[in-house]
Amino acid sequence: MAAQTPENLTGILHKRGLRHTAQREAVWDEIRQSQEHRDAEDIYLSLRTKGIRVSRATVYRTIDVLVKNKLVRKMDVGDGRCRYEPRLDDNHHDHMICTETGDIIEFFNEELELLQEKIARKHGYTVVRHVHQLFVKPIK
Amino acid sequence: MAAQTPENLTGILHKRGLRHTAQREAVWDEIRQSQEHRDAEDIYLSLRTKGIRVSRATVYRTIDVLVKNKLVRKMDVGDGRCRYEPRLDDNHHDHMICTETGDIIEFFNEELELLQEKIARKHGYTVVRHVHQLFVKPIK
DNA sequence: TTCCCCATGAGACTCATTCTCAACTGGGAT
DNA sequence: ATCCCAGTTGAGAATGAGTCTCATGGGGAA
Repeated sequence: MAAQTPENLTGILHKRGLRHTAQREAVWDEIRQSQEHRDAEDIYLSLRTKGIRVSRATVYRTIDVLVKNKLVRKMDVGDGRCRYEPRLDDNHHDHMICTETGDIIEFFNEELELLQEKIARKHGYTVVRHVHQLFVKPIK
Repeated sequence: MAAQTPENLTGILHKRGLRHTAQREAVWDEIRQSQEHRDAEDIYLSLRTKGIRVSRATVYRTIDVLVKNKLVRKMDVGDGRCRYEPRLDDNHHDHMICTETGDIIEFFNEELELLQEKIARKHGYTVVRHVHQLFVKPIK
């Protein structure tokens, strides 16, 4: 799949019968420009700091739209705040969270993916989605 | 490791300089007797229904103690409520959650465990703990 | 340009979990 | 057995991420 461009946002919104608004564009731009794994409050404050008038509710609502349309990936780290990252090239990966620094490292392993499906099938299921997080610490 | 017996609770509490109270015993009994993956409110209500006087706060506080001492495993399913299960024989496993029925199936795969450590090491880390949940649906 | 809805903002609300603090009580010391 | 006090508890307030309400605003098709 090609990289998501601004046109994609407009196109996707249109396809879904949703309106293209300045706020939606701003939220998507904000998430897209930073490759970090950020929480909603962080995104909201960053927009406000830049002088963009947008409400917290709209940030949450827009993120929902983006997640539902696969422009953004939502991840629950288990600390009470979900993080979001752009799905620029839609390449699936999981995360490794450093317990000492909080750093989030992405990883992908084909063998792991196949193994999960194999395990699910053994129980009569097929994997719809999965959450896989490794909480790690540096060696030495 | 041997199965956790009531004596273990008393012993662990003592070792940690914590008091053995009727409430802690009751919460641990409640979790231990049901092999389900239950949330705090469920455990609280079950105790109250049985006529045991215990507060919600104490249920949460006791679960914390049990989790910290590895008598109970805490799992965040991502729906806003954490689930708890007894670690009777301390055999590690992950979970498969059926997206249609909400059923939670336990699974363990040695290969998967090794693969995770291998991946972490490739990045200069070692796995401290991990969260691995497969959201699945029945085949056909 | 008009007009119909969808979208937005501000703040109230939800709900799981944590915190506060006065009253209570294990359990070691005496 | 009794004392004594630091650890515990209960009740309810507080927290905080995320959701909902509803009056107002503004895309965009015709």
